[in-house]
Amino acid sequence: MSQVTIQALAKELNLSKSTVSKALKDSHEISVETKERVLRMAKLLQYKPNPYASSLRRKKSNTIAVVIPEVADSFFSQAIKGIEEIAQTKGYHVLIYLTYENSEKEKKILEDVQSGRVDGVLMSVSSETSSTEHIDVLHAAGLPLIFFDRTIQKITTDKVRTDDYESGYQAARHLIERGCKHIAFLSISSHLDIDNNRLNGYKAALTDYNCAVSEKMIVLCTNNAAENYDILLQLMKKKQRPDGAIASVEKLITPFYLVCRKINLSIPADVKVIGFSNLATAQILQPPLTTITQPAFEMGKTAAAILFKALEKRNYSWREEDVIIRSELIIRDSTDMK
Amino acid sequence: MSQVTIQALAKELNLSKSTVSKALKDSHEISVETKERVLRMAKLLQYKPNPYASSLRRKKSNTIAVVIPEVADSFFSQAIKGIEEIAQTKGYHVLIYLTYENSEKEKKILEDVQSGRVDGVLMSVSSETSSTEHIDVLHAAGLPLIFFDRTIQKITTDKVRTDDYESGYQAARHLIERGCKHIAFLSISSHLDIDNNRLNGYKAALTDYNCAVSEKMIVLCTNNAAENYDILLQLMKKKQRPDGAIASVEKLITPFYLVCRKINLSIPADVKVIGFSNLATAQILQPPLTTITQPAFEMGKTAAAILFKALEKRNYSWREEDVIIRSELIIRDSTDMK
DNA sequence: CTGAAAGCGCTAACAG
DNA sequence: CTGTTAGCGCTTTCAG
Repeated sequence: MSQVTIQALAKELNLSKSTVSKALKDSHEISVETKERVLRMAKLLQYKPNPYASSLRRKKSNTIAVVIPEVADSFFSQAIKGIEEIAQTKGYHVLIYLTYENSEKEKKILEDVQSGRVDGVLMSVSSETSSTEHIDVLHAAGLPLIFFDRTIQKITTDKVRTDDYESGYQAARHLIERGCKHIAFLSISSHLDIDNNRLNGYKAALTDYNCAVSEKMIVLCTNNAAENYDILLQLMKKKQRPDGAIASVEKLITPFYLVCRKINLSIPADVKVIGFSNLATAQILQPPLTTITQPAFEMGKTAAAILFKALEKRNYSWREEDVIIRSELIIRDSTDMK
Repeated sequence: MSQVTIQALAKELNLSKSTVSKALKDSHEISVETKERVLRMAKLLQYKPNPYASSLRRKKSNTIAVVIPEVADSFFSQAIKGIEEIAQTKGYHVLIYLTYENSEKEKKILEDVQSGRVDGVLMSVSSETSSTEHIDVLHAAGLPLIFFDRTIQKITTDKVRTDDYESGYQAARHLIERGCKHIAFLSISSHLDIDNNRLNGYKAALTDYNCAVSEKMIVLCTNNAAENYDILLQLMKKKQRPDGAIASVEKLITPFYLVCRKINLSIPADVKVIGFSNLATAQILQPPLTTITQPAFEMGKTAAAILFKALEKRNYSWREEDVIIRSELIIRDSTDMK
């Protein structure tokens, strides 16, 4: 707790605290020598302005909230890095909130955040979130809110996302070109636009290339690792098992590989697979994984940049930007011909 | 920004703000029916107490800082999860600061954090940090500080770490038992106690099992991915190349695998490798990686728990705890015989 | 049981 | 160029 207040500093200098305050802010209405005196003394006494007193007065916290489903995922880790990096240069502080894919938690967090604790919010919605009213409320409160990655289309806000539809299309087309006939789409949520967009891209590619779209090939997974393993095991043990698969989310990759190993399916000979993933280890997997790699770091950075731009403006109005940063298909052995 | 203040709420209820304040805190000196009225109206008006006004008055922020070198690493991701989870249950807020392994940044962050912004700090020191004075200062300021994972032995603080010496010993012994004669130790820092402890464990095992300890086998890597690749490539191209390796840090694993592939060294036939790592993908690598797996989530949780316990006490005194949570050797194919 | 008043540390009019 | 004053929204004595 900082003991030395601006009052103490002023007293030491025989100045008023307002003069000291202005001097510390390098105000033009203070003489150069006074500024120097103040700065020197501030350093000497190790004066640290109390941020909350300042926030209270200025009605500005210089803090943002990052609300995400989880952190043990390389996408969000990299996104956080992008956000934190730019926040640091702008002198902002970053509060992290995890929703654990739970809509109730998300709601609570968003309520709390309206207290004035933060100047703005960066968010990637939880997979369980279907209703949007808790977001509308925050929105109505006038708090700048930027969605990144997992956006909600129908809410009017700035968004930073990737080309999910095209990526889904590209992934499916790649598998078709590599000879797959029955391509499974492994999804994590039927609510998330991001998943639906990828799914729609996948369906469009199948249709364009005269492959039947079968509901049986669209597999909804959960947030539970053990359950996912079972779901994938059931899928791959079927007679009519897929010969290609698209994992729409990173955490399905490990169970998918394990299931294939368990039942002696060879990747890519028996089944080819593409993962939406930012894993550094994709290239050293057995076999190396073909990925749709998202620009996670850039997305975090861009979302933060848009937020800070908004915060610097006087009257912020919604939905100024809908930025799309392209993902990249990186072909590796998991989709090799035979 | 919350528009409805406690004043407005009081006016609406024809009560004084002090009564309302007490009622909201469920004070015993307020009648039950008044409490109910207040609570109902608070809900109706969507009253959100301004946290900074409260913090200013109470000199307590209900916020902690987590200061770590990076986040795109599965150890820290999981640790954050552990921290956040318990913070959420305790009603605390979590500020994230990344040092990028840079001692200067770390210093700046710790200075800022003394402003009263947080009630305590959880920290894992940067690999560049050798001097400790910036930590002493924070320490002297009386701000509770808990180290986790990357601790500094000589600083008196609560610590949560893993059994690094034993892990290093165990890793080396395992490689010796699997027939390795020339075991490299891939380190990231010569300052970090954590690295030195692992290194010392490694050395002790070599000595105990009559293997020569050679300085040439102790390889100092950097924080730059490209550089690390080159360093490892040079190492493995030598005539006297190692037939076993211990990666003391997760990020060296991918370059190590890539180098081996590049120069056609087979893992484990030509060289066996163990990684200190929490990677979910360890089991599906080519080949599956033998790991020393740290209890990252538990370490984060424990560190946070100790901090909160400290915050609840009146007069906190240092170095009450030095908790060691054991890591686990998980044997996989990368250290197979032949 | 309720209210009046003071003040946390800072900033921003407004005077001088 | 410097100082006085008021107040951000809340909590906490201390009276009533």
